[in-house]
Amino acid sequence: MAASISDTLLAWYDTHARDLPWRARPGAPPTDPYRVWLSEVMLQQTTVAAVKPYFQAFTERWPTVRDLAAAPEEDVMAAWAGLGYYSRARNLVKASRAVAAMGGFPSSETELRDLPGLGAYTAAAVAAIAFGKRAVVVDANVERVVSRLFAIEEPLPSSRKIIRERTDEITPENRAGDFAQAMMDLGATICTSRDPKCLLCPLSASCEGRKNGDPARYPVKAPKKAKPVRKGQAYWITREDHVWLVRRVGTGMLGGMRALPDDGWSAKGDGHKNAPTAGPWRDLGLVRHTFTHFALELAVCETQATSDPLDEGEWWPLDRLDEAGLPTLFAKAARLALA
DNA sequence: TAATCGTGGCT
DNA sequence: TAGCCAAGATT
Repeated sequence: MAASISDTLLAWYDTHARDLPWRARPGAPPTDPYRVWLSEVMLQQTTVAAVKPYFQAFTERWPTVRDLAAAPEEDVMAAWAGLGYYSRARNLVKASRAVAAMGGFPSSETELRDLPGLGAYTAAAVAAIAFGKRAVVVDANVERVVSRLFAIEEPLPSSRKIIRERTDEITPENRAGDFAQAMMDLGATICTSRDPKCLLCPLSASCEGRKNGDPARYPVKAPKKAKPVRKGQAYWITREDHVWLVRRVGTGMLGGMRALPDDGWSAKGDGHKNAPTAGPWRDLGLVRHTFTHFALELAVCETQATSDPLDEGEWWPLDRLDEAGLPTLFAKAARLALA
């Protein structure tokens, strides 16, 4: 009988696993759940290259989940600045405090799933990788690999159910964590979105997509919606080598992050609010920034203030602006102002 | 179910 | 270069 898909893939993983900072060697004892959890949250919709320096900085500054739980939320938000999807940072703080209160991470998938910021993927990944549990781990890599392996014609996202069933069928009882990481490594290095390296693939012999002749057309995807372009204004208000920064409220766009005052632009429409101080204003130029679901043209203007603006905020020293934790949009605006 | 929520790298 | 894409979660 031919070796199973999982046996073949695990054998490949034993010699081809990527060496990543948050990962134990194949077959080695499971690594610290804190590091697994932290890396998995950082890696949500985010590339390995982007995560590495943040993972390094976080684990150096907060070596354990208790250290992170004791940190002021604003410190964590500022440390997350630039990585995107800031609800992850807010949930990271909440989850770390819940875990610290429990005395450590729960080991079951269902209990992990109850922590803020852990959805189906992350709960399964932590249970499998950190605790050695059998769990069905489905991320975008697995979706692509499985769609090709079984030549699934149903388009994403409606194909998720069948993809999950197929993944369940090929997930082994033992080494489910290594299997998950092997699938992700395969997707990241061999079974890539464009130009898959089928000649190097350990699973090519059993790949229905390859037998069909065009594996790259999987996974089939539903067409995407067009992105609207919104216009907004940001205000660079200085006074004696300081700039006026605000903190964005709530759970919406860039929620909880430090920012320049703006005119209330959003995904729904252009900005409309009045400037936070009287002018005179001088135009500094335009910042173009594309979010997931819309593009923004942010005009930046400056003035020198003689008193505090109306909005709540703080005077931030210009020579420590890199410590303010501005999201990339406003970091671009600041760069324009300081150019 | 579908919309919301960032950013940087790649082609 | 303009679009595509990445270890998704939440509502």
